[in-house]
Amino acid sequence: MSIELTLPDGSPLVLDDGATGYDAAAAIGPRLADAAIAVKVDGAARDLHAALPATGTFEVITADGEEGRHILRHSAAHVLAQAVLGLFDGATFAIGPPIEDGFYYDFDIGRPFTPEDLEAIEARMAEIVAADQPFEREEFPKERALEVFADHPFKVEIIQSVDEGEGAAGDAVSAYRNEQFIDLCRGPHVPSTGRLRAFKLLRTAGAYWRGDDKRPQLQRIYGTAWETPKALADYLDRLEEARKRDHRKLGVELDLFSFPQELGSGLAVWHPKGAITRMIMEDYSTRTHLAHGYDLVSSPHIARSHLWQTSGHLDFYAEGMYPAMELDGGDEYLLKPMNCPFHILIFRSRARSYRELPMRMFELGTVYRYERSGVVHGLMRARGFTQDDSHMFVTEEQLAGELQSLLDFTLMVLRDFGFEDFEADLSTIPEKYVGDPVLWERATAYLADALDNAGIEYAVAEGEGAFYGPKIDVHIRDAIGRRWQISTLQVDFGQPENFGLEYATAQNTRERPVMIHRALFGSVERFFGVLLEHYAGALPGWLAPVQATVVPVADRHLDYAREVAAGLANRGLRVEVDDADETVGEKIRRALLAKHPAVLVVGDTDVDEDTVGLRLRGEDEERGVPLGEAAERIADLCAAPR
RNA sequence: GCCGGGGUAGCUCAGGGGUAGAGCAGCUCACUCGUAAUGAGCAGGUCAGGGGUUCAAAUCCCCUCCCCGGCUCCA
Repeated sequence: MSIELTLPDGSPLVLDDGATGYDAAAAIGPRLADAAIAVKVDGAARDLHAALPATGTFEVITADGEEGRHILRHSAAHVLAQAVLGLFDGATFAIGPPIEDGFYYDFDIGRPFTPEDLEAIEARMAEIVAADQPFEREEFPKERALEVFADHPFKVEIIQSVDEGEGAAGDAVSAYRNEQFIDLCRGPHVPSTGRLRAFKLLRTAGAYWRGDDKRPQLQRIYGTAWETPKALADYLDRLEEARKRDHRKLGVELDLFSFPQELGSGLAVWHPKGAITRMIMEDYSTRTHLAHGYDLVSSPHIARSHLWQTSGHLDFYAEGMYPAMELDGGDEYLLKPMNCPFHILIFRSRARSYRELPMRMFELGTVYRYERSGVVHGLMRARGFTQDDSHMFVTEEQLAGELQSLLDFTLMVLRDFGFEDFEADLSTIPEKYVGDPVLWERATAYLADALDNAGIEYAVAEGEGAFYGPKIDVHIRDAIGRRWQISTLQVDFGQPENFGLEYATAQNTRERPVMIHRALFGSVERFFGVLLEHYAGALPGWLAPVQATVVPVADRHLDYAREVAAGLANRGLRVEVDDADETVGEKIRRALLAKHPAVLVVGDTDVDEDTVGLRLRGEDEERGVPLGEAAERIADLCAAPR
């Protein structure tokens, strides 16, 4: 008997019976065997030193790919648990999966971990890695597993719930052992702890068992692990880069906005430099919507509870709303968490005809949501924010075409702000839903078509739709590879029902329109924050609060500097003259730190010859540039996309 | 909301029972300068807020607010 495997390139590989994945890798090449940490047969990952089946497609997993890192991190999580159980008497452990860029493990040691604990744990982990302990797979029946893990109630709970793929075949569960330490695990793992060449513990946090806030809170340790020390260092650099780009930090440094404690959590004030950019974004948004067939509407910030009752918000969203204010002898008013009910009332303000559809209403509507105190995060998650909110009312026949044009419009706008890399989630019908399932299915197919036509990669999130309709969430990737959920496109079969909306058809019958919600920036504040982080504060010229700084070399050049600035301002550019009592070097430094796209230096020769010294963002300085040419080039640099 | 860590000058941070500190920023003066920090001087504080312990609290204790990292949440 022999083993016959098929390699990824289709070629066969024949091995003696009993050969392991490692043998197979070695047969392909010694370098590959060294790099291998696990193998894949017929798509299923297996331990490197497990015996191979008789046939199958064969692939080697190395540590420098996503799957390899996944295994590496999972193994690192085991070593973390081994260290913690060894160091803390009575410690019990729960789950420890790999996650994006790292891993975590949840423990209960009867108290929180301290930073000193973390150092000790990391040191113990290093010892375990240095000892190069093998990971040994064991399989036993559930009953035996319950005995082995009798002291660890969370493990017992996991064993009792194992049946879908967590363990090995049938009634058996698998576990991995290194020395005294044993952990329940599906595997695979790296062959031995010595393969964990680069790891680091990052932080601790409280985490509920099984993510349920009614259940015990465990202490979680987060760590990261990489295939080489270099890859680890690169990752730590990326974290540092993200810290430098933090919009909350840039907001202070560039004097854009602040969150005064007196206002309360999650509420920002916009300083002049931030407000001007925000105004440009909002102005762009309004212009662009108007140019694409939307009608501008406007609505108040509060409404009677009756409205929120009809819309269903008081039933489904009450905990996200600020408490009611009692006015006018008993009438309750609530701050709006969403704009849709108002737009619906505009639709319903008179009889509508099919001739008016699709109706597209657009509003920069400021909403207030009572976010739980622990989730507020700068501009990204605030309690008051402005949505670029649209609601479309369409016939069923118009739905497909409307969804396509909405998605295309969305992508056009995101591209105007410099984003090119999109991914989407398509959320489908959940268990509890309203409306006609046939219509659901049709709408979901339209959304998928729209994504296909736009060439956007998407993942289907089965059952993740809201109860009132399927939706698309559009994500962007920023300059350092982070994914942000930005736009949503949401079909709504519920609200037209709640409000009894209808329109007159060509046959003079009455039909119910379908409603579509769409926020494009999502929230102006949040999108601003994402832009700031994406551009690390150096906003594109058209969005920059100050587009050019004019620096006079000496006081006698101040008049000329002001002339130059006035000329630029006449072209619609935002210009400052730095007349501070400082050296040229310092004034340039200040302009560069403030991320101004253009710096103009003017001295004696410039006054004589109507020129400037020009330094555009990312370029070297240039002397003696004629004033007109400089203005032209700055205007180009700062031109709005439309 | 929950777990943990924090809040000292505009910013970054030191000080941890005995009169509040530094650097940067700010202001004043001098310098008049050609591409990333000119020099000197001055001013700046209810140590987040409130209560308590103490002869004495920025420092120790309690409550509240706000921030940070997670969890949960984000119909």
